[in-house]
Formats: sequence, C-alpha cells, structure tokens
Amino acid sequence: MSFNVSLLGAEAKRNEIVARTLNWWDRNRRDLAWRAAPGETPDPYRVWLSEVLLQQTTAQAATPYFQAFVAKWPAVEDLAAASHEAVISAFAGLGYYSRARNLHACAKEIAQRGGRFPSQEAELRTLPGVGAYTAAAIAAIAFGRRAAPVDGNIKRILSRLYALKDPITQARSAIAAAAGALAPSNRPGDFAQALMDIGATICRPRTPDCPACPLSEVCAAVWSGVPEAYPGRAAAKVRSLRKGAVFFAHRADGAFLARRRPPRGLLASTVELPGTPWTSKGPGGAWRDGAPVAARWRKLPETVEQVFTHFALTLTVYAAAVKDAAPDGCFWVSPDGVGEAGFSNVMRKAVARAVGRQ
DNA sequence: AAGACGGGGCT
DNA sequence: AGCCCAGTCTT
Repeated sequence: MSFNVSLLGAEAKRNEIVARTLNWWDRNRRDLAWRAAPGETPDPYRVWLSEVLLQQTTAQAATPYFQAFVAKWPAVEDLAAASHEAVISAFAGLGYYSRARNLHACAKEIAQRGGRFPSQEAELRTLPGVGAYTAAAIAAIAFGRRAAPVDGNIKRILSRLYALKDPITQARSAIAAAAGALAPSNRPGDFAQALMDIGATICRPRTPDCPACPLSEVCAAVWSGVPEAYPGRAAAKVRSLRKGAVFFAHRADGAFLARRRPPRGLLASTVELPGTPWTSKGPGGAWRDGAPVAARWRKLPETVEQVFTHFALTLTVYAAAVKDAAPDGCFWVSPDGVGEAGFSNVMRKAVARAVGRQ
C-alpha cells in the first residue's frame, strides 16, 4: 500500500485492518489440529473442545490433549458418556482443572439436547465453562456469527493498534468497544483466528515482530516507536511460599498409594500422593501426621518444587516399603499406570523423584 | 472488582 | 529467577 493510511477515516481504517488481517490469514494461517480446512464446515464439538483446552493454554500445549480427546471421544455424546475420572485423567497435566469438570458437565448438557450446540452467543454463554470469550469464539468460528472474541492476544493487539497505555485490566471497556467495532459480518471466525495467530506469532508480548506484521502500517504503537511498551504493565504481585510433605508408600510389586483430591479448589479431582497440608510454616516435626500408614519413612534428599500463580511450593518426599491394605481414601497405582492415573504435573514430579530413588 | 485457579515459554 | 500469558467462576 502506497497511500498514507493515517489519512483514512475511521470506517476506511477499519476496512483496511479487516482486509489486511484476512489477507494475511489466507496466506499464513497456522495449521492447527482443530481447524477445518479452508472451505470446509467446522464441527462445533471440535471448536468448543479446542477453545476450552486453549483457555490460558498455548496451542502447542493444547494440541496433544486435543488429539487424545477426539481419538477417545469423537463426538460430544461420547464425551458425555465418559466417567468423571476418565475426563480428569485425560485433562491431567494441563492445569485449571475446573475446566475438566465444566467440560464434562457441558458435554452432558449438549448430549441431552440431542448433541447440537446452540449457535447464538448469548445461549452459548449459559453453558458450563463457557464465558464471554469462548461463547464469542464458538459463535464466530463454528457458526459464522458476527461476534468478537477477545482473548489475551487480541487484547494485546488492540492495545497496540490504538496505543492504549493502561494495563489490560483497566483498558477492558476500551478494548471491548474496539473489538466490537472491528468484527466483520463476513468471515468473523477467520478474522478472530487471524488476530489470534498474529498475536501468537508476530504481535507477541514484549517482543513484537512488527516488520512481519500486516497491521504495522495502521498500528499506533508502531507509530510511537516503542510498540513493546503497549499495553502497560500492572504492578507485580508478591508470591508467598508454602511447604508440605508427601508419602511414597510402595509395595513389593512397585505399586504405591495415591488418593484423589476434592472436586473443588486447587488441583481439583486430580490424583496425588497422600501428604500433609501445604502451609507457610511447613509440617515441621508433625510431618508423620500426613502419612497414609505407619512405616519406616526415609526422607529423600531432593525436594519437589512447583510455582503456582499465588505461591511457590516445596514438597519434601518420604518413601517406605509397606505391606498393609490400602487405607480409607487411598488406592494402589501400578508403575505402568502412572501416566493415565490423573496426576497433576507437580505430583508427577513427586512420583518420578520417588521412583528414581527406589 | 478482586481473588482463585496450573503450567509452560521466554528472556 | 523473574515475568508474561489463548479465561471462567465465585464471592
């Protein structure tokens, strides 16, 4: 384009952004597992499933999970018929496990309706685990509705296109207004996915690759000379420390004791090694209180560490050979079944540490 | 409006 | 080691 885009009126500038974005998409779209081929009709089940897996998750991390889900449950009725434990296990390692509970609840609800997803944003919004973003994404991508999904990528792009200095949380209404005004009635799903691909590959946090961006000529952050300064950053939060102990009680055949966490709260419904509560002081001398059975516990030399959003955790691991039957609330996990048992990543680490020391 | 909720990727 | 991030639900 050789004309000066800064001279365009608002409507012409909007058309310019949409046209450049769709043109870029047609040549550069990422080939992701859940995407229908160009010209093919998307499957709402796959769109919904992918959008849930992508909440707070990168495409790279979500891809193997998506493959496993559709291989195991090809249609929403299959997922609805699965057990709660099977869905949690398929989700284990992805994080934000309330997604797994809501995913299963939503599948059951859709199956009851005959397997059809609603196509309107407002009705999608009422489904479990479907918030403002996901409802708009499904409406636009699966049903071609004019909707404006606004995820973290799109928030960042819009902050830069319009040079919004405020941190994302404070620029919320300005970003929503900009997104709503921009959404085209033609190919709204492609437009939204194009912006998300641009956000993931070009308009990245901290290190935007503006020379590669189809929107650099219409971007106020580029005009400012410091595109990476947008959006503004919120003040960093302090992260507290917590400590706890977990117990690797193993049998002669290699099986060990595990238990399932409560269905709500941290690491909901995932499988863990039995242990003490996690506190700022740690269990101290009372660490035996968390043991599933009485045994000759040996403290392993290395701890397991995990950083969560609000705190950093250090786990001490104790191991002992045991012969008793599994106590109430616990069950045996065989060494071959560790991968499918439904452990969160932090518990996988603890198990791996203990197995490596036996 | 603020807090809870995991894990991976980047510098 | 520290910072950033493909949201939803609860209170």
